[in-house]
Amino acid sequence: MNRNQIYLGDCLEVAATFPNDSFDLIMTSPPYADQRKNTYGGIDPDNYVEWFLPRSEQFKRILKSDGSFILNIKEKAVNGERHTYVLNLILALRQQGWLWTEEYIWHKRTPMPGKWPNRFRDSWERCLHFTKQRQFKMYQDAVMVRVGDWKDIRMRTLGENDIVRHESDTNSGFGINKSNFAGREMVYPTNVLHLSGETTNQGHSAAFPIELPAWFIKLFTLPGDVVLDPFFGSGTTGMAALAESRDFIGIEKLAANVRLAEGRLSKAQLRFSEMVGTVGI
Amino acid sequence: MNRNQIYLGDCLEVAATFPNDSFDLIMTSPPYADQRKNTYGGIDPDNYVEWFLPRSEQFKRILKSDGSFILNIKEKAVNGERHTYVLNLILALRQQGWLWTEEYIWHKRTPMPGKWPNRFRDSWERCLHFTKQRQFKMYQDAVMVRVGDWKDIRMRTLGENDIVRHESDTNSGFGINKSNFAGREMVYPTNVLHLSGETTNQGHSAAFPIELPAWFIKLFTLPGDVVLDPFFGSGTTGMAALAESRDFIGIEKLAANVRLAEGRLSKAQLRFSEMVGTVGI
DNA sequence: TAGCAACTTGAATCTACCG
DNA sequence: CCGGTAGATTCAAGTTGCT
Repeated sequence: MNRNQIYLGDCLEVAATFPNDSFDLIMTSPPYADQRKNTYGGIDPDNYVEWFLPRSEQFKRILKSDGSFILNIKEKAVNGERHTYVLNLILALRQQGWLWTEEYIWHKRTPMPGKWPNRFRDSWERCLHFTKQRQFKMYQDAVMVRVGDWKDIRMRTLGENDIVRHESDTNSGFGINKSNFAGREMVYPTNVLHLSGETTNQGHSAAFPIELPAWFIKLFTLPGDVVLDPFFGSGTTGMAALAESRDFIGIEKLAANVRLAEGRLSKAQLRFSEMVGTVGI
Repeated sequence: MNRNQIYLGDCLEVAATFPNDSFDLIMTSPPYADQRKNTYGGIDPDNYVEWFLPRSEQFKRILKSDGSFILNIKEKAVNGERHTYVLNLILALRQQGWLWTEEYIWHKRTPMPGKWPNRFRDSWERCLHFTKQRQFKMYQDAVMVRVGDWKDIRMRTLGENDIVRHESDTNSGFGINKSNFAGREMVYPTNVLHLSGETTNQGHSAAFPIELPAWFIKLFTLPGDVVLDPFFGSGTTGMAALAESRDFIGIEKLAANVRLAEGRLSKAQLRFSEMVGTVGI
């Protein structure tokens, strides 16, 4: 098992080759249930839990006992109703021995368009936080945000039902110089994350914006720790890990995605090497 | 059964006296599960579903077939874990014949203070939307919001304790002509509501801001329709109904709350009568 | 070069229609 | 009648290109 490497294959089989207690954080966005079988990894909603459980069994084995497992997921609407497979998955994971420690909300600022007679556009997803034990590593100071400084507060496209506070330069820049914020008041965030969805950047699209894994990586790991994403996709979790000076390991089923991710990550590693100077990563 | 009246008693028994298909909307925030029995209606989390189901059976009977049932609820953390009684309640309500049509998120901007080693402050609650059939009344135009009108942004809502992270601080104006306030546009909201969590009333627990029931009342009823809140508390749902020219019916177990609500509502009715002029409500 | 305007595209979901 | 696909709807960012 090598750090900063992507393994090609189904995470059910690849993860089985990893030793126990290897990872500080497992952060992933599995393929969402989809009735259309032709898409990437489309799993029928009715079989989703059954498909997921053997994989999460491996995750539990290879996660350190004080590590965290973050699962970004959202149920689809089927026949006019929200499907219950995510609820059933939470219950099943507890049966498997996981603790359902918290449910964070990712509020997406750019949901998919559309209009229907029975619902509005869906602009939030669950980030379920599971742990193996009640006490686990959590570095709350690493994600504190600045308050005040009204000059920097930017608000756009706000309506009375969708009032959102925008705080500039809280954390967007990687390698930000925190000493610039000396004297500013820092407070802890809540369990609602307000991130814009990442749009297509030069052709490839990511399931979530890099800020999402970056936030949990900062919250639950220290520099040098190892983050696993067993559904690596285009490698956004790996990008975030490198940006935060953590190591990553990715597992991805589709060779095309592995090549895509390797391309993104090698460029990123080069960039960070240059930033640090002569010291490689 | 009289409109704009509060019934004293447990909704299990009071609702049983109401005729079928009487309400256009049932909007309520039931007593949350609580291990401490001394507070208002404290129900043990492990018995919550069993306690709720006979009541929701009545709700289903007295709700019109094209009506909606909005349940504002959030699970507590017990022994370091989120309790699963809300998940189990959703599953049980579906078993009872309800359709779980949508889950709205109420993002509270002023969550309860506090700090714990394993979680952040909880700043969101579920607003579960249940219906009796796939097709139901929904007046989306009634809750449209303006965009691009910076003048209407209410800065007073910004509080020091409310931190919303916003990553994309590119301030490019995506096609909006900021100098042209005349051409403001109305768009539909999403399924995330941003409302202040402050309660203007005192001396009781478990209250939501009036904007929360008002939003769902506008969305799912027309003026003159009837809204039921079977856990009336201090009567915020009734206040919202009156403000939106709907009728309400409240059921409340505690006599003190009934008196409190009657006081608030009679004053409100007077005020609205004056606003409308000589026409009473 | 800054600023605007036009264009493009999403982890969507419903209804209608076909075989 | 069931299952699958096509079409319509919708808006915030990023991208491109022009002045």
